[in-house]
Amino acid sequence: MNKFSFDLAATDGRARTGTIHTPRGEIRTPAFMPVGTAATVKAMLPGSVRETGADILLGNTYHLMLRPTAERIAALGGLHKFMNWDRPILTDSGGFQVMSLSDLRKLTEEGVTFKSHIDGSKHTLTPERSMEIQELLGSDIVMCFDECPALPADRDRIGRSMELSMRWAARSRAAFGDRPGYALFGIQQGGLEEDLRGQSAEALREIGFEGYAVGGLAVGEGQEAMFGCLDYAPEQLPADKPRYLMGVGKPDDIVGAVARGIDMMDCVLPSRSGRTGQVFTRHGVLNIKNARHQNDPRPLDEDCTCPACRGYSRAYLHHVFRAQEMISSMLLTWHNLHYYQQLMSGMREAIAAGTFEAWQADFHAARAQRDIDPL
RNA sequence: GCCGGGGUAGCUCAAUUGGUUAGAGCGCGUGGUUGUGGUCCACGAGGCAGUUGGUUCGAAACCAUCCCCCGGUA
Repeated sequence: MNKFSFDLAATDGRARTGTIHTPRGEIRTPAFMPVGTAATVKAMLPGSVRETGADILLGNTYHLMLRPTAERIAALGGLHKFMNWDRPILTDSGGFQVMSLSDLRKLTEEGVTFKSHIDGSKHTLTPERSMEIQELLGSDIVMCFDECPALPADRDRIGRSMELSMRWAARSRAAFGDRPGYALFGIQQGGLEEDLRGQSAEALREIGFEGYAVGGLAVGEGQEAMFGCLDYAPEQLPADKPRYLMGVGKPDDIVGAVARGIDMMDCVLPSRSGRTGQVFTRHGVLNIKNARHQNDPRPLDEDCTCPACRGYSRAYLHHVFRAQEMISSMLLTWHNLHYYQQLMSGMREAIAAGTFEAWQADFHAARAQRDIDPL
């Protein structure tokens, strides 16, 4: 099969499970996509990321554009070969950096000019240039160039921003064209305003994309407000195409999003937290920095089968974290990614079996049962 | 032994030259981190000022004393 397609296998309530087919392999949904911004999932070998169960990784247009540059990656055979990952890659367009690096850029109708955080040099990203870079990288799923505004923001600002993103979506589509086997995803904006989200969805459907993202969430609004938005936003998007919630989230955010009809998610949390000592387990968050772990011989999670839990005590993981040894980032990142992928496969099975509601009850019950306290 | 410099938070050091409740960075303790600027941010604990005595309304600061550290020198 040499094309990009999405097969919906089952639904349970609003939750869905299925498969995205790409020439580079299948993506089982709901999918969690680890973030590999700079052509690496930090502290992990690609084979290890695959072992946790990941079907697809993220890369980033802005960061790779600055270093080592898209042209260099293309000359070296593309991003897959460059980073030794032969499965699908989704690249963010740089739209998120319009927000996260907001004091280093200037925004106009044409696009965004960034002042490099590395050497101060100027780089302009337009919808057209973002498409060009993502094609040079060889990205399987290309994201439209958008503006992701921080929340809270007033309705006027959100509306103007959304309209700009929709004009950029049309330009992105025109620049990308139609490339069999590759996908371009549109990104819905509109903040927490239902009607603006609806207008945005309408604009995207008119343009037509291989998948649709809910953008502009998890940017400061809180879980309750985000869920409120997800109660309508996914259903404003086409049901027969993948729905991608960008940048989310914590485990309970992910479960809530899947319950509301989301098929794909990405988040830096499991990998970044792996480097900052925050550990995700069935029973909630455990902070390996805490002094109370220094004599604890137990693994992070008795039932986890990841290398960190099979071979090492909390006391050891505490020690190597405090000593800033590299193995700390490696083991904790591995554990977190493994936990996230277990979460996803659990949800996929439950949705397929029609038992997702009971699965969610178990999920929340395990978190309420906090047996992560010291011995 | 003599000459010089120095002893302030666990560590490295400040303090407009005698004036309210002695500060910072790191470390320590605890949160936070959602399309990754290998981070960053927030809050907290921690001091009988080497010793003893003196001068003064008032001393980390001035004087004396002893103890310790560093450099030089015999």
